[in-house]
Amino acid sequence: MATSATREKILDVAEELFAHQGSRATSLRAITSAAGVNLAAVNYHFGAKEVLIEEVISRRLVTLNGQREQRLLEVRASAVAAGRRPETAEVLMAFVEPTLLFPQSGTGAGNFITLVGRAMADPDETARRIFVRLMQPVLQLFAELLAEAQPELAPEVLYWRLNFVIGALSHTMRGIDRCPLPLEIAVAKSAPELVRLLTGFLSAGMLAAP
Amino acid sequence: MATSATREKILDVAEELFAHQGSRATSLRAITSAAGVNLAAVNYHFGAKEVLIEEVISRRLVTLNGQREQRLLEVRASAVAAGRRPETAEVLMAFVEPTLLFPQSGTGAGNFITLVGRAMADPDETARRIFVRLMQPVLQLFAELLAEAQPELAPEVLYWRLNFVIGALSHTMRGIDRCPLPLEIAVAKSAPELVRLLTGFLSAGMLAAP
DNA sequence: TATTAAATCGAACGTTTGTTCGAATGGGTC
DNA sequence: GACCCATTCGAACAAACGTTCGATTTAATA
Repeated sequence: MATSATREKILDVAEELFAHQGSRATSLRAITSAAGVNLAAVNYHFGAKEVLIEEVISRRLVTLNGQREQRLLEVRASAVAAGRRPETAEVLMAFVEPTLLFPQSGTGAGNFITLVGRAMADPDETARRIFVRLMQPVLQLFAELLAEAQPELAPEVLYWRLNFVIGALSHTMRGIDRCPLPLEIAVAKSAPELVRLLTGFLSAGMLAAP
Repeated sequence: MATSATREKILDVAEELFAHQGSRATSLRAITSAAGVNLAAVNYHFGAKEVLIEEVISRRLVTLNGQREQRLLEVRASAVAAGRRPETAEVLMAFVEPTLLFPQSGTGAGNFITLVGRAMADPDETARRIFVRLMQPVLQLFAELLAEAQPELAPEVLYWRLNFVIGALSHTMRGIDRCPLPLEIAVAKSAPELVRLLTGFLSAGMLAAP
């Protein structure tokens, strides 16, 4: 019962529409008509629109955060095994790479990354509350590892640099399917190339003299 | 006629509510009741909600972009006068400093910075279309000066690094009144200190080996 | 085939939304 | 004091929203 064809179709269509118009601007009628199901199906399968939003986010975010956590713990483990500190570059890579490569993990996964990139800046409490709650643990681990990589960095400097990292990453996530800035020099890049560009940029920023 | 007390009050209240809930989630009734004016006053003074949104954004953004453009042109002029290339750090400073110090320019200016930081990530076409149109010229100049500072950088690398800069800056703008990430190490910083932290981070990122 | 529970459907509910309109109000000018 | 134009006001409009409900269909079980 947890998985029905109608239920899955609603989730897929909602994910796509939420990604491109936001959850608030997307009506249940737009979702159900695009999915070819009855309007009442949403409330039958989910109970309320807010629950649907939560399920769209958590459905894939749990997987993504699992990948990020595993990569981060691997970085920590190999550093401990070698009796050294984790390197800033590999910590960043462990968080960024699963994120930007996630769109290749399946149909609709690209929409999800756009959606998450926007949830971080969403003024709507509904979406952001759900999102923050799911992100908190892995974000905490990410912050800890960055601190272990640069123990000499003052906590407040680390905090703000972490914000700059999250800002650059989320902006990249939002524009992963279309160029985020409308400039003449706009050029699309492959996902692996983007990973290299972004982690290089962020590593240099994190390692800058404070 | 261009400035009436009612008109200004509507703009101020709308700016505050838009900043904290988004323009789409803010109803005209919420604005007019908070402003203590009649509901019909909005359509009398602005014609439509979309025009009000546009006016809220453009009212201060024209000023802010003027400051940014002046600073950028000064950087270029002094570089030309000295027969050298502009430095990446001073180009970044010319764009970032007016932005993050703008909240001190008057009552409500802080709300505006939050608002603009969100407009950049807004899925709603209305707000983003207005915003992009107003930002395009100064963004173009910003990109040109960064290219002049690092002529050896490949255009596509420059483009994406510019996106990372905009992402980090807009995320900082969104969280300027409250800590953006809910972490234990969260610490507030004064605006000038934030400017120094951000430009230091971004300079290192821009100057990283490609 | 008869029974039963899950699933789908059409239709309506009450709110809230942006917008419109004619009447009422307000000073400033002849 | 009479007139006038800008402004304000109360009231209503149609449309769109999330949600609810009873009837109907579907599919599996006995």
